[in-house]
Amino acid sequence: MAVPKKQLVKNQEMVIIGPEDGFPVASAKSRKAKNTITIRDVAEDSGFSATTVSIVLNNAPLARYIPPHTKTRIQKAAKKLGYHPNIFAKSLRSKRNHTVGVMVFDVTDPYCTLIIRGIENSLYQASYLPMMTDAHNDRGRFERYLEMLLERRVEALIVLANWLFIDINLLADLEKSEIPTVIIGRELESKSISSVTVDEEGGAGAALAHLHALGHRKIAFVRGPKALMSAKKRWKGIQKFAQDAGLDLDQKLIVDLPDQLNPNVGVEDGYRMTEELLKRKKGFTALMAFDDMTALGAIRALTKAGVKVPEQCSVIGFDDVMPSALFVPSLSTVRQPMEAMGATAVNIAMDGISARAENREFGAVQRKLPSELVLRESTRAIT
Amino acid sequence: MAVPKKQLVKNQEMVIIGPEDGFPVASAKSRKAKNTITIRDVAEDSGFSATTVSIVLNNAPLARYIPPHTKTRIQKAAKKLGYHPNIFAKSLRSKRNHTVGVMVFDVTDPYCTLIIRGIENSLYQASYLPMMTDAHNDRGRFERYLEMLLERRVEALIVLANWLFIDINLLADLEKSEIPTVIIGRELESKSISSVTVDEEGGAGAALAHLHALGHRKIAFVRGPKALMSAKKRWKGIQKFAQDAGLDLDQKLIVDLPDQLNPNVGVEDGYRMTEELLKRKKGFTALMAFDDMTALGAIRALTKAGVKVPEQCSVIGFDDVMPSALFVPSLSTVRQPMEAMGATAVNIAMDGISARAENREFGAVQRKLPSELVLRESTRAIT
DNA sequence: ATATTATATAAAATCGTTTCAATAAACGCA
DNA sequence: TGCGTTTATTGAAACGATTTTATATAATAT
Repeated sequence: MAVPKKQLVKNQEMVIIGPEDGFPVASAKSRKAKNTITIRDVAEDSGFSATTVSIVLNNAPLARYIPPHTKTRIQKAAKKLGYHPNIFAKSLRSKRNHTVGVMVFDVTDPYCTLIIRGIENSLYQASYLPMMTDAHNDRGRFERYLEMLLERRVEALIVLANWLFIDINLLADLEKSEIPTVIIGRELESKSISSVTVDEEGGAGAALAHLHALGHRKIAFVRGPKALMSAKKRWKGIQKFAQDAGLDLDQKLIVDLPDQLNPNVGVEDGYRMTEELLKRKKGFTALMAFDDMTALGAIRALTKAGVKVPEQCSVIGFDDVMPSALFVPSLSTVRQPMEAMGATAVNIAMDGISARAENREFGAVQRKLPSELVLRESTRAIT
Repeated sequence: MAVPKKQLVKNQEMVIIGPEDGFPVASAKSRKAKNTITIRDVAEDSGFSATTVSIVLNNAPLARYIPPHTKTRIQKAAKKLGYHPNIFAKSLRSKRNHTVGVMVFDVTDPYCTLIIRGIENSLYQASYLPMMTDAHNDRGRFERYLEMLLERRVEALIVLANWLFIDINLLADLEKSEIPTVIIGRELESKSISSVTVDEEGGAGAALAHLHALGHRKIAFVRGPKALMSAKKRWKGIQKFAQDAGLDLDQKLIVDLPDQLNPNVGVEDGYRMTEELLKRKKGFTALMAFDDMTALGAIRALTKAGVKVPEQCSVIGFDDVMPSALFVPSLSTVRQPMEAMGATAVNIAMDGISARAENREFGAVQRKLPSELVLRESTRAIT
């Protein structure tokens, strides 16, 4: 955890590298024509067998019988020669490579960034490394990448299902792969694939409740693309709250984002749909957008139309994507605990890995994390 | 290559293994206690030797002597059994794993996103996969990751030096690793490490020229942290243009961002430094920020102080980071060709890899890409 | 008819580890 | 003294491919 934050390096400076004598680093080169140092080189140099070297260096169970004296001799030799075990050989025996595949549907979607960090961070703690792939929202690419990852025998798979309309075949491909698999952002029914999602229904409900509490009654909605699971979930949460609170949802104030793939035109779409909304001349004092990008587009459209946000119209988004806090006005939104989601996914994956290593059965787990309402400048009590 | 796509397994169910008759699919399971299918299984099944199988499946030179009949037999068998060559065994011989290490100093920095995409995309074209690491701007973490990547024998290293103050030791570590290494975003003098940079001097000059052309003469500057190479470069470009154009750079209108590591407080810092600037009561009609995040902070501060952007003060940034186009007003800036930078880095790395595969010498190359002025709403002619 | 070459396949060596099974010395103790 | 452990170490097998070398037949050339 705690990491050195100081060391404000003086940097640049770049001295010309001089004689640089001394230091045990040198001798690493003097092997006979071969440049790679194997365990046998260490064995020879230390005067013990390869077996013993292996045992010592891996601190295997048998190491308990090896006297400290021998151990240090071997370690010294290894260090002197700059020995690094060949990981291919190692993996060949152990069938493990401490690598997991991370499949993203679109890295440029800001939604991914923090999740990726969450994944990376947890993986790091476990001394695992991610192989990251980006499907560019393209099926074929996704499948090709899946194949590549399986070929490489990654120990687990984490799929970041932002946005893409995952269809059944994709799932089948995933299920066929017999390694622990976790999907982030997409709830599913599979018995063999785990999932980490956020409580979108609750989050959307809370957002609406917030607007309601601020006194808003005429509320417009820019819903997500119909084909998107998230859109359904969020809308359900909205309906539920509306019903409970006796709030009327005016059909005239509801528009849908079109079904298309590119998340980065989210802003454009939000802008257009909001214009559409304004065109209907049905007044509203608050607007709830499918996500932050849409909300941003909405704010633009409103501003352009002379409607001040938040003075004349509150706007709330969903996700709490990185730039949301930076906009003017900063965006009220529903935060998805992205880093936590990444971390959770990794935990599940790791459990799967160790289960399989110990030949235990490991059932898929579906975990749903709570979302969090983040109140900023874009929402305000009705005047 | 081509792998069986059908066999939509009914899975789960996990029947106690009984007679298990019928279907050709079955036999894959009935190996003697072992679940993985090796080349020898394919050999046995097809009635040829492992050697022949290997030759056929890899389409090795010798494959030219093997009759089509045999080939198809083997391919059929491989497909039937769902054979995937064990990549560890493969790499163990060939010493290649089609993997490159990508080291980022901070993924949450929006500057990275498109570069990462550029890297990923080019890598994909070459059938390589990236192992992505994120140093969190921490030295120790960087070094640990470097070690992990080298252990895994990545074939090349691409370092995305966004922001971090790379010091001499870090470079030494990198140089010691004897694999092709490319740094993005940091020019350097090394004879063994390649680099891809953008023409920051020219870009900064062009930005200032733009403001100048709009009629601005009293221009404020929020310079980057002194320790940062980019800051120096950009300032140099500014000085050069100022000199050429006979523009006076008022010391009172120049402030520096503090030397610290976190790029995400860029906005905060920009805000604070701009406040400082305003406090000096020396009027200015345009402000040039070190980067987009700083510019955004500046806009906030100006707006807060009642100075309208761009009506009363133009603001220009640097980088063209993803959200910059989305802000209100959208930000004029100097675009770094990020995807191209990533692609270029990969190309260099690939050249290095093939050079080394063929035992050729490969000198480091330093490539500088042109930047591009992007004019949006935040700059405007003086009234 | 015989030497040569092209075709077709296989046995064995190799890559660098880890692990199993074996051996040998030292130790405890009846 | 002898016998079973414990301690200390090792040779050889295994991991799953590729590559080198070898072998056998068929086709062609001389």
